[in-house]
Amino acid sequence: MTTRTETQAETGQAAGVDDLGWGLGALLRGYRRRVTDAIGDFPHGARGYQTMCAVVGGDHPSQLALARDLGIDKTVMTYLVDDLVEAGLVERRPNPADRRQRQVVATERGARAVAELCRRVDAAEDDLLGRLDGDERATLRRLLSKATGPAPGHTAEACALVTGESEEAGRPTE
Amino acid sequence: MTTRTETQAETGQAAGVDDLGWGLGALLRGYRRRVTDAIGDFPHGARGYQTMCAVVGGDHPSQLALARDLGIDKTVMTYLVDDLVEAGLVERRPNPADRRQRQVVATERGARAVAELCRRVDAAEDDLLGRLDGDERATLRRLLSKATGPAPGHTAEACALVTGESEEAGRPTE
DNA sequence: ACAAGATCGTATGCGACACAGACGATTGGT
DNA sequence: ACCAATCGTCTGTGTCGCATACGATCTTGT
Repeated sequence: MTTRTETQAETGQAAGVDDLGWGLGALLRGYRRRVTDAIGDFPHGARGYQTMCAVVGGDHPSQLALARDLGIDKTVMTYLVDDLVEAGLVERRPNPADRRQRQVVATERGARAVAELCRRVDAAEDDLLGRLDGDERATLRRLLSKATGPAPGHTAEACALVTGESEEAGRPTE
Repeated sequence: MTTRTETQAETGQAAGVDDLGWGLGALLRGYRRRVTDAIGDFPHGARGYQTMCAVVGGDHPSQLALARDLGIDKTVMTYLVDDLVEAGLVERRPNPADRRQRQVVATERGARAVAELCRRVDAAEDDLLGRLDGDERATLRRLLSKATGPAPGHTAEACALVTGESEEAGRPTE
């Protein structure tokens, strides 16, 4: 109920546009704005948070796999990871299986930061979907997941995984 | 059935991220790519098409209203409209009610172009939602519309409006 | 074993875009 | 008639996607 009117103000009322593209864009704009406000001065804003989520939640063998998963350019991923390393949130370690690849793993501090931000982002998502009831929110998430393809992994799951056993996130390989 | 595997290839399979933001981003990326491919060398790509849809479908009294509706910066809207004018697709006319505002109206040629592109974009959307059946697609559109707020106006409606009476789109005020 | 091609990470340049700030033109309130 | 606010435009800055290039490394063919 906090910022429910912002979506309407932001989108205006005359939306005689292509509804799928417009709806996706409008909802994503609202999402990014809320998440940006929620996480404060995290290294690269919403992108940095999403990257950290992917690092913690999924096992990506290389920076390139990470970039492709998030739809980020690989040249951007380079300095994005640079800044995350500088902030002490992740570490770059050469993949022993293929020394061309650099595996990105979260540090203890990074895992804790994600777990903390996860809660705020969940609240931001609830605010974003304020016009939908519980069933509708679940349906929307399910349809998005189905439309984009098989998406094994969840923020909620990654969150619980991190909060439950944070020391495992620090040493994934050995 | 044409490019159904692209979504999966683009998104990878390990999607252990924040599912709402990731799903919205992934779907919007697929949408933009397909629409960009579908419309060819339209002045500003998908943005130009969406702007034209808003010009034809909704009545926006000023460039600023147009920009806010689409989530575009007003300084970008300036040269975006410049290029649409140069391409002969729209006209800028001072709003008689408030001469600070410039009303953007579609030309005959612009209205026809939108009607033509509308069909291709519809096909692109169907391709994007290839994993969902008819009911699910309708539900997704409905939930998006409800979540973003009151969205009076549709591409389909604007399309029909344009194709049905294209000469009215050329002279909306008088 | 060696050469040729492919892949990954990084660096560089270019174009598009969001954002902030400023300015002239115009409007509305006092 | 003065003054604050709004709209459109211009300029500058920072971020990002995209293409290109290069070294390091892996893979494949011979």
